[in-house]
Amino acid sequence: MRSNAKRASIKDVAASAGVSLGSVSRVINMAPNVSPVVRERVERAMRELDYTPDQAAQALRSRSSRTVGCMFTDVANPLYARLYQTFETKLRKAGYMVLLANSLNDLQRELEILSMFQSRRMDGAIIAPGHERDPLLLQAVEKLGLPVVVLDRDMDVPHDRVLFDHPRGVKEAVLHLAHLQHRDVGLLIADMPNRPMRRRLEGFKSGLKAAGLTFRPELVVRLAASTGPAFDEVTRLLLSAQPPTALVTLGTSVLADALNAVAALGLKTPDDVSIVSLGDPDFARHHRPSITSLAIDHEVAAEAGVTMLLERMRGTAPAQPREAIAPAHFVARESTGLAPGTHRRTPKKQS
Amino acid sequence: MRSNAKRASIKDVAASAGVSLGSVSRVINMAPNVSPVVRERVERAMRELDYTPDQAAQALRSRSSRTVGCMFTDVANPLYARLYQTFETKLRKAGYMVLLANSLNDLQRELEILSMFQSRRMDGAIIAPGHERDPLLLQAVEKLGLPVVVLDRDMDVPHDRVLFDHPRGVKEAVLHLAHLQHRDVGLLIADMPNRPMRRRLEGFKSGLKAAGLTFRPELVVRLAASTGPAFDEVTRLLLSAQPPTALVTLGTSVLADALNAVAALGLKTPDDVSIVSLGDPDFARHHRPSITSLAIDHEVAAEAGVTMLLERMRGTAPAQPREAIAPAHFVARESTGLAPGTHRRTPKKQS
DNA sequence: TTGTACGCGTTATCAC
DNA sequence: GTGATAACGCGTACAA
Repeated sequence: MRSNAKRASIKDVAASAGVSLGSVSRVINMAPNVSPVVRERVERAMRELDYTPDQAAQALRSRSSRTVGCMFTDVANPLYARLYQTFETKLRKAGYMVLLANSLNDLQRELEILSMFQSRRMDGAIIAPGHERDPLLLQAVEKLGLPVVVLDRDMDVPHDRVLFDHPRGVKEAVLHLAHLQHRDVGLLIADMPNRPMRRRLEGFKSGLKAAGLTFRPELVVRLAASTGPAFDEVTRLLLSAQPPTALVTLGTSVLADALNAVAALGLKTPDDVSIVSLGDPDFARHHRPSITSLAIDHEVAAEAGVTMLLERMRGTAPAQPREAIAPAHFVARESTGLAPGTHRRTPKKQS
Repeated sequence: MRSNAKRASIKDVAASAGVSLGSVSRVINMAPNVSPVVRERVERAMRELDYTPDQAAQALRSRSSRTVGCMFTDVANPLYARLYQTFETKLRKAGYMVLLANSLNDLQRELEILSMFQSRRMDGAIIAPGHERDPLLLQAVEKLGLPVVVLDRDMDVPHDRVLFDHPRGVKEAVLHLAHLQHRDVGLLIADMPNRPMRRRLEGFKSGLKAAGLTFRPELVVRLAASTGPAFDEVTRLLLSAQPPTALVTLGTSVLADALNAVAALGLKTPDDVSIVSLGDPDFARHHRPSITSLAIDHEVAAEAGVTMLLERMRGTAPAQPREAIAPAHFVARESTGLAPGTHRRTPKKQS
């Protein structure tokens, strides 16, 4: 139902309160130099007319929309949904609203979104583009002309960034497995040229190295999509000549596929195959067995991102781009155990 | 990095192209009456100056922000994340951006958000407030003064709505269980006075009735939160004097708790306890056993919602509020089976 | 302390 | 077809 009467403007309020436009404006913007009596009358008039300042006019005049743009590839990703929620809550407290755009990993769409951010006079943006290496995207981000925080992307642009500590996290996971005597560890990631995947692989390799294990490329599976089917791939991996005794895998649906594939082969977790999840989906805690996982600290990530963005928007940040690292917390649960065979052996104590 | 040079305005474009403001505006808005030569010159000037129309000015002048506001209680709810994604994609095609606000089920916040939608000249809104029964909220929604689509809420406001077919869905689930000879069915929902919970209970009762079973109030557990811990409640239920042989439960984390509780008691699904999930989380398909679920058709829901909103925004909708029903698809999987004991009995064929 | 007037970047209504 | 010009609603110097 549309309101029948036209919206009240600042002019109406002024008339109704018997003061000038300027005074009303001063009340709205909480200017110090306004007498209590005028303020009172204006506030009453605003209430009576149910007045709300027109944001478009304010934005035009003050060149600020009090809005932050958020570009993710996909909010359906639980981690990003959580992050968004925290972003929005914190930014709201600071008086901003948030525009959320899902790029669905489509380059054209990402460019459009960035252009929208610009024409809509966003005061700032938080972005995690899919095409972090594309020249067009990089150029668009570079000349965005507004405060930006980049989320877990390796982009050579002069903006603040929040990086998730995949390398250290995955390394820790691999060391955990090595400690449990696993020597052949598989990795299931997505075949996408983005930071999360690159850094996970990096951490994987460095973990192996630190444990004195050799990297076997054939144990790395690169899935077409991070939510894509993985059942066949995992099955193939487990049926290969020298199969892994442990898997480090993307969370949620890939994890589910992996568990399923393991079970379908009549194998048990962790007795036959240990499993570590990258990301800590809801069911990891409750699954039987519960799933050992690596969880990005989204509270820290969101806090750091918003803080940097607010400082930058207020102009209280140093010119130099800054960088924050959000830790990945490794949570050992029941899905990881001693490598098969090793529990029969007596642990070597010396030499 | 902030852009050093000021943004080009329509004035600059006009000057650079050697035409008047009006002509540029006509090109931008694709008015029919503009000569090819002028159009060409304007377009070149726009490209050269990297001109983008100022959305704030457009909004002020045309009284339309080309933006739709979305208010959910929580995007971290996978169903709503999915819905949002579809909303955004479809609305983008129609030239709108979307503002997403999580109310976190906080009344004050919901009121603020609605007020924001108003002052920001949203062209429309899609809302699923937590406080659907609160007079203040209802009043705020009623006098919102813009096209609104209400999502799965029973609110007496003159707006279009999309309702999820919980009653029929849950009824079907109960009938499915009754067909499997279950006579004592438990229900785990949240203790919130909102449509989803009310309608689920309604469907539950009507399912029992249709199956000729008696409703046992003590088998209905109302959890404090829809993501809240349910382990103890489920345990208590299963240890009661006349325990249910089947559970209909909220999805995701409550479902996980339920599975966990069942397993912790040494019971098996579906042999000892059958389970139906309300909502179809990622892991339902892959869990062992896979989980019988009830899934709202989010494609249908989103499509209906956006279509109604667009029509309403374009003014091509009838004055009368409309209503669309999004079906709930029941998917029988492995977590539901014959009630314990019944498989030994020979099914009665006559009389 | 308060009022006035101008301009922010557009769109729309006129004449031409 | 094209070019002036008046709004749109508000912030802000500046004058009072």
